[in-house]
Amino acid sequence: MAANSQFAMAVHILTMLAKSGDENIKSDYIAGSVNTNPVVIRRLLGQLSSANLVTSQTGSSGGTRLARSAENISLCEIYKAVSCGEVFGLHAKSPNQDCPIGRNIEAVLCNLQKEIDRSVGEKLGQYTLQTVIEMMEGAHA
Amino acid sequence: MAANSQFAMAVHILTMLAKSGDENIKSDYIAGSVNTNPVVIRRLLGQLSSANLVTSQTGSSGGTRLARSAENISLCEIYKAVSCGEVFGLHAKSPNQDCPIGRNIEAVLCNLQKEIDRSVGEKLGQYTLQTVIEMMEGAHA
DNA sequence: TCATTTGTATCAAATGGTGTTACAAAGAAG
DNA sequence: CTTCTTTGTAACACCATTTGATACAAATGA
Repeated sequence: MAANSQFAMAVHILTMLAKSGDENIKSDYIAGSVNTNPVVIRRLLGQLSSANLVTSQTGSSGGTRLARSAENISLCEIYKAVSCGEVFGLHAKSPNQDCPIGRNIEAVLCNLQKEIDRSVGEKLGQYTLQTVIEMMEGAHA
Repeated sequence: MAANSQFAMAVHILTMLAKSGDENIKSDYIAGSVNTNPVVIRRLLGQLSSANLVTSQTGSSGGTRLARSAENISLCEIYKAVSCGEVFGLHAKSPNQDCPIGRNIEAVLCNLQKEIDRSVGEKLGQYTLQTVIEMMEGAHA
């Protein structure tokens, strides 16, 4: 599994937007901080926009800003907006249905997967974007 | 992230071994139930053996069996044995250190990552291989 | 009208999981 | 001691996914 860094980049992006208030921030500028290509940023912003976390405008004074205050954006929402989803994957190929274990293990693992994912969502839901900003500043900027 | 199915396969394998008691089970046989190549199974068994969850023997009556009873193998141990590890990845390329956010976001995300991973481990630790077997049989075999 | 910026399509490179063949080493059985 | 069986690994190809990059149409403001 290629270590997918979309959640990390999304939090980074949203933190920048939160600290910029009502200003429109350009993907080029964000890309400079995240240290990647502006298109990578715009792709992520597209997902965050679909999740109603940001709003964007085209044009000369365009850019992106938060759609809500940082206190009202939970890390769980960010996670769901960009992921990816599951903590662990199920069988790639369906197991042998002639084997009693092969026939029944999938359902058990599927339920377990749902429970773990739900638990991760709950844990992430305990934090907001504002929490992240406070943690950053607490650690001394 | 390519849905990595190693944990699912590992649980499948260990469930088979648990149901086989003190018998040596061959990778060929397991592969038939998981519906994959024996080498894929042996690779996973290698990881499970390093984690002291199974023991293997070469030779004509060789194979693999559990190193402990199913009650004493937690899903957390299995997860750690085969993974993969993190629920979400950190930045692929280090962010721009000249930016106050780029300079500080990594540490915050790293701590958050550790906490989420710990929480997943805790949740998985509530289950044992025996629990999985009971869930399978409870759902009617 | 023109410059700027987003939104997307498209492509290349790198990475990682999976499946496969091949074979050395260990061990049992005769 | 020889032979057969099985594990443990190396090596390779294939495929999917992530990341980075170029290109360009559409929207927007000056």
